[in-house]
Amino acid sequence: MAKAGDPARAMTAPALHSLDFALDRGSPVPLYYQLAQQLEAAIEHGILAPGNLLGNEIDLSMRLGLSRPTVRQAIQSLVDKGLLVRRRGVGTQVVHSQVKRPLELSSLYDDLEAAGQGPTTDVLRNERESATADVAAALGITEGSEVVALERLRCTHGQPVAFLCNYLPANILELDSARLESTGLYRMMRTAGITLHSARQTIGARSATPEEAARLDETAGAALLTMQRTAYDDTGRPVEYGRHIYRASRYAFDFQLLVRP
Amino acid sequence: MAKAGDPARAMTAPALHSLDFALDRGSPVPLYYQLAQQLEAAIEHGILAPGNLLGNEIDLSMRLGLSRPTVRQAIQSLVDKGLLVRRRGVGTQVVHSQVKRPLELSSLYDDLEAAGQGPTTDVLRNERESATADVAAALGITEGSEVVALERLRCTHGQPVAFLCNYLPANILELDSARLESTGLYRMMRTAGITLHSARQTIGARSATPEEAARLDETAGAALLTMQRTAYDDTGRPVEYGRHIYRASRYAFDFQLLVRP
DNA sequence: AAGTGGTCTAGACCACTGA
DNA sequence: CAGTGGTCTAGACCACTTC
Repeated sequence: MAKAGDPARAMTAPALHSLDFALDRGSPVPLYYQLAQQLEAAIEHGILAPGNLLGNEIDLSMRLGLSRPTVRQAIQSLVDKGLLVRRRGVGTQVVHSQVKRPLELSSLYDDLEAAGQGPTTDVLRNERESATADVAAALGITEGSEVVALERLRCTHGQPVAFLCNYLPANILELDSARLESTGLYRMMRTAGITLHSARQTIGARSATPEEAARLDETAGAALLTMQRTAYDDTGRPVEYGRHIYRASRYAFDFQLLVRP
Repeated sequence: MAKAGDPARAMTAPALHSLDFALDRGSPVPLYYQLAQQLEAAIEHGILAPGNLLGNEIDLSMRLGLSRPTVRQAIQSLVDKGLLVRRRGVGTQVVHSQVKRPLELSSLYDDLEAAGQGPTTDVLRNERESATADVAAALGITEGSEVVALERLRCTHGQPVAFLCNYLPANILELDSARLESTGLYRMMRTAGITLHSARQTIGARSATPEEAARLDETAGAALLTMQRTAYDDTGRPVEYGRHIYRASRYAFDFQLLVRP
């Protein structure tokens, strides 16, 4: 019954005692954040292996010359990221599996760029119009208000991947077509000081109409992924509504979920 | 330019001053949690309207007879849920848009039940087998290890919605087919003391093969939504791997994302 | 019984925002 | 400038887990 090495027995990380955390009290970076970053790096580099116990918070705080709440704040941020698990009466240990992305409001442009696919964009349309009923409802504005309507075709390796149709409240952002072609919409919004905070998404599928097929270089009836998304800024105001269609043969959504305790 | 009521000016919630928060120090429920629940209820009932400022933390803590860190902990939990926004130098205010589900590891069964669709399940297969290479890789076990293979057909209103194929490490859970038909897999796991913590998902689409079409009462070539998911428990160990296909005409994924600051 | 994280307190100083 | 949240401290007691 006993297995080699008795992997069920969690050991306090031996490396932790000799790990030198360099905390700079003169830095504007908060102490708990400095500690969290260095713990995260230690986990990522395998210095703290999955299953390792972190050692109790009191010792750790004394050793680091920090108060316990500060150490707890650092640990808590990594628990929120899914890297550590706390167990009362047991200790804090490194999670067993590799966590990749904690979950993001994914930008197609960034996704493709991260995958080394060198995305390109054609802006097919970029003009102001009156909001139709469905767009107005999604953006929480009155029907007929002015919005910016955007239609883009995103490609990689010269092949279409997605057709993106977006609506933004007018005056929220200056949308230069040339810039839109060289970067993503979300990146432009960030640069303009709009910080995205949350989004409501619906992901579905359907068969391509002949028009859609022609646009995406697919055959009519091919399976398409569809996404509708309303994005909100940090005050909860809708700032963007999008209807996207993706060639299912060339794209899929990939993400990590964390369950709140 | 000025609009009626000047909605850009955030007011401290007038109701807050007369709101009586009932804190029970004898309760085993933490004080910060009691406060968070009552704040959330006040927001949900519109007593705290979107845009309302919460009043500063010092006053609030004195008024409630709590320390400031405790009040902060309550507020922070609602910020994490996306209900409140903090702004340094300004205050804490209620988010403008309605947040629905903060984001969950969605269970199809629960989703359908919540939608009042009265889901039913046919267990088509429930037996142990040796893990194939792809299943073993997804579950982080060695190829050939024993796993439980599960195939289920989920219906609403007598119509198929999804075909669910799942694999679990053997001995993790007793999977009674009768019980599986009357509830969801995730609910059974929770009952067995397995707390799901995170999951890695891929959502895509493709056209139905003739076999799939027959199984789901679709026509061959119809668009299907596909999902692959590996779920991890709170120590980060993989506990379930699933390959699901959904009739796109009857189901779509719907969820809320929060961006971490 | 010993050790762990969970909660809570009563202060303090700082950085940022807005008028 | 006054007011806000952001950070930090040095303690305390409790509930839970394990042995």
